[in-house]
Amino acid sequence: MGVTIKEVAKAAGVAPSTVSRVIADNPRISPATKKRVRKAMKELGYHPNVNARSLVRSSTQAIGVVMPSSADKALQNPFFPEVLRGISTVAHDLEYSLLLSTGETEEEILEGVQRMVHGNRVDGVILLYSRLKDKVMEFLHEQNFPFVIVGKPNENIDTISHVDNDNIRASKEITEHLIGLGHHRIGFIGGSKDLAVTVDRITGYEQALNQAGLPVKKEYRVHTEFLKSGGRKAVHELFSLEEPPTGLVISDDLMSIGVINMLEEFGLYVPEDVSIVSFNNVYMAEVTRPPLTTVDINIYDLGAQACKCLVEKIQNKNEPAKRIIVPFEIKHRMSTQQWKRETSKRA
Amino acid sequence: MGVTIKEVAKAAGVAPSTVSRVIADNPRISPATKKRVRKAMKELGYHPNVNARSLVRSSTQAIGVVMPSSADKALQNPFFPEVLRGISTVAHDLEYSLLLSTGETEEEILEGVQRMVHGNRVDGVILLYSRLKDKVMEFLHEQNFPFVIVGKPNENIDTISHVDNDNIRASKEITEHLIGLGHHRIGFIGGSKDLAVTVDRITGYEQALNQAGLPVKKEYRVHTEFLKSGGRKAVHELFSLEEPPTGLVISDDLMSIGVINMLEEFGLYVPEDVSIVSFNNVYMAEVTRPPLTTVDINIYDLGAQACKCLVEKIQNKNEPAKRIIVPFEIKHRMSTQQWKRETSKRA
DNA sequence: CATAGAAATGCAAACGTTTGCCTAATCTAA
DNA sequence: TTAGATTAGGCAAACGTTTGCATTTCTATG
Repeated sequence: MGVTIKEVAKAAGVAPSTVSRVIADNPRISPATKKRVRKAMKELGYHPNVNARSLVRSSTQAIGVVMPSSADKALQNPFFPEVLRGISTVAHDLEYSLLLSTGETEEEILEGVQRMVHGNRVDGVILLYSRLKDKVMEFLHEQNFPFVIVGKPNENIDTISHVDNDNIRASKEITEHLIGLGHHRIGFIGGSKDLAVTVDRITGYEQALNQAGLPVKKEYRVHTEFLKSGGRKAVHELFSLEEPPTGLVISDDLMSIGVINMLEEFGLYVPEDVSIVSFNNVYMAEVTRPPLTTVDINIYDLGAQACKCLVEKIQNKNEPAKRIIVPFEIKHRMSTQQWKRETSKRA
Repeated sequence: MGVTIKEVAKAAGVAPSTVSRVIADNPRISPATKKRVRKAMKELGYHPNVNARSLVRSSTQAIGVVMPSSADKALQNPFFPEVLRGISTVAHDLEYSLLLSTGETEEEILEGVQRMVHGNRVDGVILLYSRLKDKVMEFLHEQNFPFVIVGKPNENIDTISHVDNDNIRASKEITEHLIGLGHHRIGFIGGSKDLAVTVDRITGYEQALNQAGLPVKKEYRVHTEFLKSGGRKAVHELFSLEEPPTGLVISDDLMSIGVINMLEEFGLYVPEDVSIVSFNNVYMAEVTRPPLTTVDINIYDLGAQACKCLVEKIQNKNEPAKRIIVPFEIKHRMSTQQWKRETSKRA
């Protein structure tokens, strides 16, 4: 159906190979010929067939992006569009296409990735999550297929390229912020402990506590999937303690929003009754009531760096595994305040 | 690098063509041979090369998904992951891959789509937005390339397949809900008038007003991009009117959240002072304070139907253009209440 | 003027499939 | 028994590129 290289060749009075070299801007072709061929291409409306090219080069110009299970509400976290934006921008610059892969179950996701990899559909893969004992990661690793993780691999950390924040330090600093405001009873609410990001943030949180000589209480730590009911229950328990926390480190802005609402149900207000800080600086964080003090992890850069790193790996098989740390920045807004033992302003 | 069909053929003692036919489960091959070939495939770890296949079949098994400009914060609307989930599910079932395309600018997006189409990367395209005079749509249409729009095309409505809600009716019904609660001064807040969805929802809103004999006031209608400052200004103006609205129809749940917060800044509470209803039933709508009364437009189905429809079109070039209307459902929650002329409970 | 290089271009194989057509073997029915 | 039909499978061309190597055409040098 489309115009082929042969037709262009005929029209320009050259051999197909010459046309091919013109496309590649090969210096062995004289400027005059190039001009002539380019003209013919334009006139005929020629566009190279990527499949043919992929076949002989055995490289598509595409990279696969693997999202977590689409059944997971987490997918609706603005984190994903934002990281995708980062990936997409550099992919576009480097003339790579993006193949998306999701599935309802882990099995489906694996299938999708295998189709991508075995079918030669992509040259490399970006993993947008990192779970403990993840089949997809194992598959990619043992196939020795180029891939990079956004986040932190739970194993083989030195041989798997990944781009991440220094979550330990970020968590430590944001916790210290709370401590600096006079809070002594600080809780932590986070997602699944299977996620590397969760454990790092716990680590930082505990480091800050320890360093300030504050006790690390197990009952101050809550892991919830942020399913509505589960979250409510957890928050309820937390604030039914004899000495409930006055500050909360929360692993995700969206969770914060949920927590704020639950607290309000219990008659507790942010920041008057409890100060909260969280992570990601999702765009909503600025718009909530109150606006959230949160650590901006530079989601866009996470994506951009991952893509750049992957392409380097693709183009040079010997590129060593890298660990790229993108800087974070604490955004101070209205969800925290100095701790003074007094009753709620609104209550 | 990979195992090829020839190696499998040799191993099974048949011709490559036979292997190919086994893959296609062609009835001309005897069960015995099939078994033998399949065994060889498994043993050698054979996976067909999609590029080679695409080349001869001149059909990839891939569909392109075009998102709106990634610069647009709208991309962070949970609408997109959800519609993607719908698409992805049926794509997976039908063994299609998803090629994603975004860009910062409209120009970039168009480029991406052209690369997809001209390079034979995809068999069809799903457009996740529909803007007036959209270049991408025009391109696809004049190329006569299979595509479907999620939403409603502004032109050529009878020749472009699309899947949409009956937004007029939905908007009418939700407005009637407000009217039924005794509200007489009802405003409308929506996005760009270039979007088909916005004009439909306005239409329904005005129909309800007219039918109830209520005046349609121009100053009750606000179009805002929901950029923080712009939105604030608009809301401020709306409620500085001599007779400010007591009810609001808002075109998107996320906007509602913004509006609620702005109102609160002005000392107005939802639903005590003003009732609001909106659209989409994004998962956050249930978690906000108050939970939103909103029309559930079945985003998942929108995506699923679009994908199904596209594949039908791909597999049968003569398939006529379709218009698929997915049903909506009003979710009654806490953001509205009976209108009684009294002051805010909280104020 | 002959000729060695260099520069520019062409030839043809290769990439891994699919598929129209052909052939050999087997079967069916008269 | 045999002609014709049916079945099972093979052959080779085709899809649209890229690329190593061969060939032609210059240019400049001795």
